[in-house]
Amino acid sequence: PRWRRLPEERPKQILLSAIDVFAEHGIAGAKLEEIAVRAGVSKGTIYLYFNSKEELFREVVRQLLAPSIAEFERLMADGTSLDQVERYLRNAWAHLAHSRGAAWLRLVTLELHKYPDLAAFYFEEVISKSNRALSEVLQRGMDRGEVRRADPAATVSMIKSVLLMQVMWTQSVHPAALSAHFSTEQVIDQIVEFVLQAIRPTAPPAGAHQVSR
Amino acid sequence: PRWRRLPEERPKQILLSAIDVFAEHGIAGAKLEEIAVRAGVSKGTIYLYFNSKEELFREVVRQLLAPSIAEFERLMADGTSLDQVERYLRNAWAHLAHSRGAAWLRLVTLELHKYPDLAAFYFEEVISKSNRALSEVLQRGMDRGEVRRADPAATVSMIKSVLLMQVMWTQSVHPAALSAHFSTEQVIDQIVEFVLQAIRPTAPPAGAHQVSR
Amino acid sequence: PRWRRLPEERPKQILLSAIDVFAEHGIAGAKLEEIAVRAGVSKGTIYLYFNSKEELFREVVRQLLAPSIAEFERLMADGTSLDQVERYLRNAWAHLAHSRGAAWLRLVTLELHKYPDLAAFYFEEVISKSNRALSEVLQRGMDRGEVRRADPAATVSMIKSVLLMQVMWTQSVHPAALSAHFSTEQVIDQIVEFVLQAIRPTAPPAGAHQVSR
Amino acid sequence: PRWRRLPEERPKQILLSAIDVFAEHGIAGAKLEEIAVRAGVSKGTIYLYFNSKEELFREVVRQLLAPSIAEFERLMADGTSLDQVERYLRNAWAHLAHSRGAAWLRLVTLELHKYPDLAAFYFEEVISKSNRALSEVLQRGMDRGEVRRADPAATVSMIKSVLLMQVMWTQSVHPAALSAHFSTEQVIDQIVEFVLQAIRPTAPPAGAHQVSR
DNA sequence: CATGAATGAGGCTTCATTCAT
DNA sequence: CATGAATGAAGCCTCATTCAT
Repeated sequence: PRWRRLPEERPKQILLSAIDVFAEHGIAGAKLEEIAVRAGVSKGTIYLYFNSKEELFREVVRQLLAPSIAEFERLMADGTSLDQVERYLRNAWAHLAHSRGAAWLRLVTLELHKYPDLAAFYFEEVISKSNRALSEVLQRGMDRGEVRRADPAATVSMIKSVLLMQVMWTQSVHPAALSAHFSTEQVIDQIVEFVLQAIRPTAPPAGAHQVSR
Repeated sequence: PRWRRLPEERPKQILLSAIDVFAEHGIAGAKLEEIAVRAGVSKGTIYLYFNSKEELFREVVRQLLAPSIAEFERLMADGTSLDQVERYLRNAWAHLAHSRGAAWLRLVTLELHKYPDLAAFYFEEVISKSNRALSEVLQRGMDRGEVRRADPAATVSMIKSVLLMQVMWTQSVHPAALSAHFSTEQVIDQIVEFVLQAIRPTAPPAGAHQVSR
Repeated sequence: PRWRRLPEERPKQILLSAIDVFAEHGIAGAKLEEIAVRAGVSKGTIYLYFNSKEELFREVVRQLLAPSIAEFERLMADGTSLDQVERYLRNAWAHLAHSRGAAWLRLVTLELHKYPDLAAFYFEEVISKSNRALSEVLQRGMDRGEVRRADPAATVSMIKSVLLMQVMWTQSVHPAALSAHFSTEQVIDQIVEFVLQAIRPTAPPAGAHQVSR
Repeated sequence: PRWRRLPEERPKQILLSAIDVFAEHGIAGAKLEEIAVRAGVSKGTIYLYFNSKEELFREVVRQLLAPSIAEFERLMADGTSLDQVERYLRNAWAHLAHSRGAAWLRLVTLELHKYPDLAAFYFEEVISKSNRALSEVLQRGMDRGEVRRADPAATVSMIKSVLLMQVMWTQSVHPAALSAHFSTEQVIDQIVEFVLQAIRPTAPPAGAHQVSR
């Protein structure tokens, strides 16, 4: 049979293979032929659903990346702030460790700036929402003395640096490379340890916490 | 011979404009025409020194990136380990803050994996050397009780994550984005603070070495 | 079989919208999609009745253009030859002024020569019949002294030149163009006047036949 | 030798082959490959001088058609108005009979309307100038009694209809077609005779002229 | 050495045609 | 019968590469 009718599925198949190919080769380097083959369709079929390569990229961002991220931002429920941060990190890691985490990171980090309107959309709709949520957690932690005082926005930026760079390195960089021989589980443990240490108060705050030692 | 007349000026000009254009558009998206114009030569001239676009990219990595990095890795002379790490961070930041820091980071992150031999060369010659040096500093710091005990390789990876991601965000991402409104000086101060906190021993180093968890 | 279900409505609708689209964009520029939409059917339906785009064009010529022209060629009944010519002009004008006159003129003028067999068919079946009829009228007029002596075939060609070019200009050329500000009625009056003057004997027909120059 | 340096010649070669191919196939049907081959260059070369197929068509109109026509509009020097008109007709015919006369007529008649700005340019710069000149000749002829009274603009339109349609038929239509078996010289004689008869005064103007009989 | 006109392979895109539903 | 999703050949266009000057 030449094709089966999956009218609702087709565009999604294409988007999914597109994100991979875009991530692997960049926008200019991606070939529609390859996207088509991976999606199990022919070149022409892509144009039934997307007007152009650029349009396809835009929809990848709009339909795949944005929702994907919104997903792991509602999770820092309760417990101390440190618990919440840890939960955020582990959750995000799990989410990104699944397929395509490094893929979209590469896309966003490396190609998005060529499309200012998309970049604006992405940063407003996705990044700043996420940052705000995490900032508030940190701010509350500082107010309660659970988190070392520092600019919350800056701290969020540092935390995300560690998390995202590790995702990229762990998933996609030349295997013989950097943090070499750690398993995925080890890496997230190391991230959590590093980040929590970084935001923990320096001296035991007067009374309560830090007694554990 | 891969290129002729190395000691002269022309090839260097071409390499310098090449790194910019490669960084801005990726390898596939970079146009030799643009590289030529920025270098102030004609398209044909590039082929007097480099056999092909890929060859040009290889030489960018070999001649520009590698030496550039070697440069800021010999610097953590003396003082406590924390001092050395801080000096490393500030030095690297200054170095990368100069023109092409984010540029080569993008290149390395996005495109290098397509050239396994180059990637191997790069990671062995450049990255692992640097990592080894920093690891030793941390190891010594742990031995002296100045640095919290943890896997040194993993810690190096974390430290570099923060540093490099901040370089990319600060220099090249959509301005209205992430760590928004901080000056370059503020950002490196925040990085230093974050990293030093993360690697500092939990207990004030005043007393004995910390008992491993 | 070239087409099925001729007597039904569908194929006729398709042909009618086809002539418009062909006329507007030429054969190469015409899109089956547009023809289908204008005919209120789907692309696939066209192939139930016509084997290909070229076949469709052939049927347009065969079924629409040819009969259309045959129609206004039986009309120069009686009266003087000049009367007959005038009636021919006015009748043809009225016929062509209707929707698709300029359309088929464009088609015939622009594209027909690419299909020699069609062109031959068209010229033999349609044009030369019409020409012969008009020639005979002129010939009779000359014999009766109502029409200036000249080669009838050539004269027919001149007459049709005026008529057809005016149809095209009036109906389809850029409005701000040539014979600018005349109404359809004015234009046919001008055509009639011009043509009748051109074929009228030089001397008033009152006296004897004009001596050939 | 792969190519010779005729930097000033190249664009003109391309334009000349373009007008032929455009005229033969229409804009949509014209293939750049064919234009290139006829111009003796490769596909890519066209893009050194023209940004796109449409741009190429625009330059054909701007650089070839417009000047070409301006050329045969300065010629109706002196003599009676009828002489002037005859000279205009013969001159235009000679000009158009040379290469590409029917070609540009097809283009103008059939494709120009798709580019309103071009059409406006063409009609203002080329057509209306020409029409005005001819109108003045006719007007003067009417004032002197050499030309039958009628709207000059309308008359110009009629005259051009005959001329241009005959050019198209003579040069390009299926040979076995219309005015069949006349030579080029015969056709222009027939045109002149037809047109002059059409614009000659009906009755001998009071005194002078028309004595010849 | 340097140039840049010329080339043509290769990618994006369109659209006539097919065919499972 | 009718549909319209799918196909892929073919055309436009780009740009790395070549080479006469």
